Amino acid sequence: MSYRSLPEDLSINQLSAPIPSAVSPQRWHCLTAFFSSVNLDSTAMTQPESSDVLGTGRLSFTLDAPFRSNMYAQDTTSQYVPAQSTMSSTAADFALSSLEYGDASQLFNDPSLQWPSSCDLATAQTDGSHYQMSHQAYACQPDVGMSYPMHSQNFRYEVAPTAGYCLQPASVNTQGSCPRSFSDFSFRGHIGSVVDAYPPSVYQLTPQNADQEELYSLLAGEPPTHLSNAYENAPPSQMRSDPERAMPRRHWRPLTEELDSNSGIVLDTPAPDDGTRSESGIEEASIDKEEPYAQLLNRCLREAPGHTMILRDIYHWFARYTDKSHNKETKGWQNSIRHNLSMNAAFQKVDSAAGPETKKGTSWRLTEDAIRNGVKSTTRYRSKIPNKRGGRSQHPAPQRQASGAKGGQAARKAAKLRRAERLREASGAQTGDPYAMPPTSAPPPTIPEAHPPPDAEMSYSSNFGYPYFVPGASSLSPSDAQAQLRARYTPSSATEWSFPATPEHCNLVDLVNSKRPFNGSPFCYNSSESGDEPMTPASFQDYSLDRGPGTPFEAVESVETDVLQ
DNA sequence: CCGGCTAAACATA
DNA sequence: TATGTTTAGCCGG
Ligand SMILES: [Mg+2]
Repeated sequence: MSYRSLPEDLSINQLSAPIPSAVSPQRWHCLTAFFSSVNLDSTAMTQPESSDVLGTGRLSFTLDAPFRSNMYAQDTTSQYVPAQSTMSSTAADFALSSLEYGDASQLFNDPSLQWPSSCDLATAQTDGSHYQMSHQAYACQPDVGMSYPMHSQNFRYEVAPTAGYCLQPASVNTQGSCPRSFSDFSFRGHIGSVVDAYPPSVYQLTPQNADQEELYSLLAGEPPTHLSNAYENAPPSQMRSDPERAMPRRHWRPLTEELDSNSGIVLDTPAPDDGTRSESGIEEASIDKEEPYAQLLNRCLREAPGHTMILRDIYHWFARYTDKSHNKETKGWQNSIRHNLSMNAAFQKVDSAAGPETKKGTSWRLTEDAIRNGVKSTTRYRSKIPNKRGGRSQHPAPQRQASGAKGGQAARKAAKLRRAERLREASGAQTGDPYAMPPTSAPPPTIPEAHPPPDAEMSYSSNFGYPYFVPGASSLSPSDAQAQLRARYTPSSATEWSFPATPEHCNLVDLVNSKRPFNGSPFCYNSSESGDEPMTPASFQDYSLDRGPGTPFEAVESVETDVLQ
């Protein structure tokens, strides 16, 4: 937690940190740095293409929410080998000045633009000691229904036992559609200390699942908040991305509970988060009830281009932004997702032939009514046949009883969390509506299935390129966006600038939803449009009715480790 | 009764 | 096998 903070008026041309002796040798290490502004002179070496926003000129990134950079390296026998770097921020926080080419103001005010990316140094350019790599950003405008990649290739990484970690500007970048040289580079920011870490692969999805998975892994973000040294045998359950990082405003759970509880050593955290900054008011916002499947699906599809997603992407979204998939061993949560998609009228299947989407398989889309009025409870579509519910059949199949008991337990747990959250909100202030849609916490730039494969990206993406820029596509005026940002995140005083400790503070905005304000609760109870009333096929009575109900199956109450004590 | 969750049976491609 | 559809069960309010 020892962070050296730089005065706001001090500019340096690199961020570096020594390798402390405290870190474990022969292990993976991570350095986290934040920077709040970047200034450089860019000189285009060729004529920029129309898609190249950045040509020749002074480039100034001024971030209200600092850019986070994580660099992973491994201490091998005698030398450090940098392996990966991740960056994250919200490009809506960028402010540019003096660019020669393109309409940068619109570009960087794209509210959907996010910059959580990682890159592998194995493929980075290197001269033996310096590694230069490319970070990608993804912007996705739901109204356009398209995602486009952008690249930043301006950083060089060096790590050596003597020199420590160093992040510095690259003097030249020959990749991309417009080679450029850079000069007069300066950072302003903070740098952490080198700490032990899991290998970066831990924070990615399993590599054997290529394409789509790979894209999602690019969104894997920050270093762990708590780590143990026993990472070599990290269970597969640790291979998923962490909801706390992914959906920071909604979940507040330890990252690796199992490891933390089992194996002793908890390392210093890259983020100076000791819960002492409670007065920031941000922490309350970072806790959220865990919503039912239907609401999460609503949220998921709502932010997707065309409010449409394929099942696999929905799975990914849930795995990344919810904790419904906490039992990773089973596929029960996927079953539940399919169940809700199928049974809830708010979600409709759209065949690939009809839509312009053309991608693989069928997609799921939010109903227009659902877009406007929210979704109804899935259980509302249950069979209304009396006696179907209510009474237990006399000889419930043991399987049924078991699943029922388990379902009941899970429901109880979820309800408990929701209730707790409701109380927390009530004590705070405002919103009597427990189902009120949060003003949006910038989730996930949901990667549309239309997203091109990595190979294809290179063909049309460029450094700060913007292949499919549609002027005025955003109904939110950039000035408004900036105004909101500045108003919300007024930088504190120069020297005592408290920088974000957790990634959620980098993802501060969600202008996507403010564009399309959602009024009312996610569930629409007022209802009885009656159009989407359930049409469950009548089923036959299979159990005899003349006897009393059987005894309920006692819940086994096996593993009930409640973390949230 | 209702909202919520899970498992499973079936059906389909 | 992956995806959909439907039913049945338990839990809490
Ligand atoms: Mg449906």
